[in-house]
Amino acid sequence: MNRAVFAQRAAVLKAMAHPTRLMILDLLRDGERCVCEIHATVGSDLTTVSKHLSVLRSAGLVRDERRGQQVFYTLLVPCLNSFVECVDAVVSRRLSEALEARGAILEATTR
Amino acid sequence: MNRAVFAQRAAVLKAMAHPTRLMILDLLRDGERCVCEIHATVGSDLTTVSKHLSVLRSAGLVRDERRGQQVFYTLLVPCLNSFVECVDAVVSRRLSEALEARGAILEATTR
DNA sequence: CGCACTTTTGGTCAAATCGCCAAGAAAAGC
DNA sequence: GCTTTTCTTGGCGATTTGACCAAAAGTGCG
Repeated sequence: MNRAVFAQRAAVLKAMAHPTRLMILDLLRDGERCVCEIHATVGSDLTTVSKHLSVLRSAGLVRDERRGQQVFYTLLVPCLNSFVECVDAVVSRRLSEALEARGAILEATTR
Repeated sequence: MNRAVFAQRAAVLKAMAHPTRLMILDLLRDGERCVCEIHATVGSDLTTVSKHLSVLRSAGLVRDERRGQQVFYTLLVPCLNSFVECVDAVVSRRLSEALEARGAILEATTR
């Protein structure tokens, strides 16, 4: 197992590891969107959105295409759905554990 | 779609987005390992490995269990394989594109 | 060309991350 | 109790990231 392989995987994951960028990827699942639409949806500053898109593009997760004044972004990750499912499995388990722990604390304190 | 959901997913991805941590997760696919084994495999400083493990644990990706002097870590992500496949698809496409681009440059310069 | 519109880039600064060192904590053996 | 082994934590400097502002770049229109 080469060390460079892990570095490359990490680079892709790092590009995804931001709430706004995940939101953008999720939005693009329904088809291409221009920057203005993405900006309107996610709500962040336009220049911030542009930089996030640049990160996603450098990572090879999206593609950009200029048409007139607008630039349209397209998702390049067909397996995003199963990906998110897997992450959500971790999230939900972590949440349920936290609830259990809080329940245990509650139980202990009210005893 | 709630903004908090994306933040939670991002937290998990962020925990994975490091070469060494990906290497650890990969190692744990074959079953639990004590810190000393992980340390020996990945090669980083022991305290660094310990902190990486702490990150993975906080994210809910692994579980730790003390047995005697040693602490064993176990993978908690059954879907890691498909996950990595998806990431590798992005990586390999990005690589092939880079090679194509380099080829085009070579072609142009040797013409 | 001048102007409006859309998007990107450069710069700055606070916050987070990373890797190492020193020190602490937990278990086992003498 | 003391030492050794195994692992974690605190702290420090160096690097990176993220968000905003100002400015620039690319496009279409009169």
